[in-house]
Amino acid sequence: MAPATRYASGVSETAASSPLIRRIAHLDMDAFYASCELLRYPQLKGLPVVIGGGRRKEDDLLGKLQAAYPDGDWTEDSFAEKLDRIPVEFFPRIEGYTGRGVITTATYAARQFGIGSAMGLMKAAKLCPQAILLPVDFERYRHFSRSFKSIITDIAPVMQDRGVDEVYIDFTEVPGGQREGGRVLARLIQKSIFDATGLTCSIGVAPNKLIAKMASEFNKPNGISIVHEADLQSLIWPLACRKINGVGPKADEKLKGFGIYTIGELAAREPHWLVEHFGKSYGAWLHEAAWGRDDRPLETESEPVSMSRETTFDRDLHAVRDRAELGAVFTRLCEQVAADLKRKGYEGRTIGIKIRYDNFQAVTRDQSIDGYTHDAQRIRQVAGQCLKRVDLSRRIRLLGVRVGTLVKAGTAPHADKPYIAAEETPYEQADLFFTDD
DNA sequence: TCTGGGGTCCTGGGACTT
DNA sequence: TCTGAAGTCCCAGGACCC
Repeated sequence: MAPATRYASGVSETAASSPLIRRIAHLDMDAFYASCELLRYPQLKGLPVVIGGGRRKEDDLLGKLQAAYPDGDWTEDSFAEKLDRIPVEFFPRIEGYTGRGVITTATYAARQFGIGSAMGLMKAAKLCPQAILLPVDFERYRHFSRSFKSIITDIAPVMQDRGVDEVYIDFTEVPGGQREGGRVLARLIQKSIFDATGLTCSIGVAPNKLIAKMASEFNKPNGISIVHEADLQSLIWPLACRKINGVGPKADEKLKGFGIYTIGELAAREPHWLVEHFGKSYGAWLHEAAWGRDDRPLETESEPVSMSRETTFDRDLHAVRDRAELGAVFTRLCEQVAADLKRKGYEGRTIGIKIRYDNFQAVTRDQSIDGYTHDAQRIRQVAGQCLKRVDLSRRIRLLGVRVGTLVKAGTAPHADKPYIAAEETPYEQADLFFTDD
């Protein structure tokens, strides 16, 4: 008999004698942003809380506390340690919110009022005016994200990052990864994350990423779901097509138009019929997805393709009448993208802009240049040329700047040619906001 | 009541090259 | 020199994701 081996994970296992079965886990943190907030404001547990929106300086908690308790000890230094003692009534309510923000996430208590992600804050204010509104704190969420991912890779090193709050993990060759279909290892990871951070997560384990992703939603929150190949018809086929990662609202509507509501109904369609109606690539993929087939490997390393910054204005702006404001924002966006590129060590050669008009129609323009850059001025120059190719007589809701075709800084040959501006278009834009005067 | 920000990937058309 | 086919690159837009 092979000797038992004890691993760093704490799971002991005898040397495997049967062939390994591919086991892929999808781990999804439960209400991640909201949970991170509740860790520092435990007094808000059970209350409707929404996270989102932008600036609300008038609701600055520290300022309010200092005003209410002028003799208290609410100094900036001691503030961070006393967050859990801030009385609930001091937290800003969503009532009367005016602005364009949307909700990033909401606690389960808030969801009971019909509030959900991506909903406009003004609508949420009507549904549940007493809800507490917290601004997003990405730095904090990134901190917890790094923590839980490092716990996972200590146990199971083959992990694919899939955003701030979810990952894929290859259980196949990890000790415990085969036991009970992966449940033993999933339980260990769940417990390790909770012990270290106080956060819960849900895990689905399946033969591939596609099914694992669906499985992680079966038992939320704090659940584990195990799906085997043989479970396809009983567990996957009854689900709505929209549950497939890659079927969005548009494809779902189209499928419904053909009377296809469930994954099982999708699986029943002939591949050639799907190709005929959804295109060669997407149609073929729909067929494979419905049959639970997905052999994509985990991608443990990835390079960014583009970096961008964009902003939505409090009110729609006009290129001529709001020239100064737009010009300043445009410059700032270019500087921010340049700073992002430098900080992360990249340069790009495709520079572009994005505009959303007041009717929500979006247009993009981009231009590739000789050589690579992360210089704010150069980005602004080229992005300015792109702006000349769009209609600037209409009011603008959003402005964005993007740099793509990235390479690691210092690895690309730089063109020594001086920058030459493209020819002016006939459109008379001399007085518009992006001109370099 | 409209609908954020930061991404990836795919498709299709047009220009260009061979 | 002209024409057409095929391949590639660039660009714009759209769908989708977290």
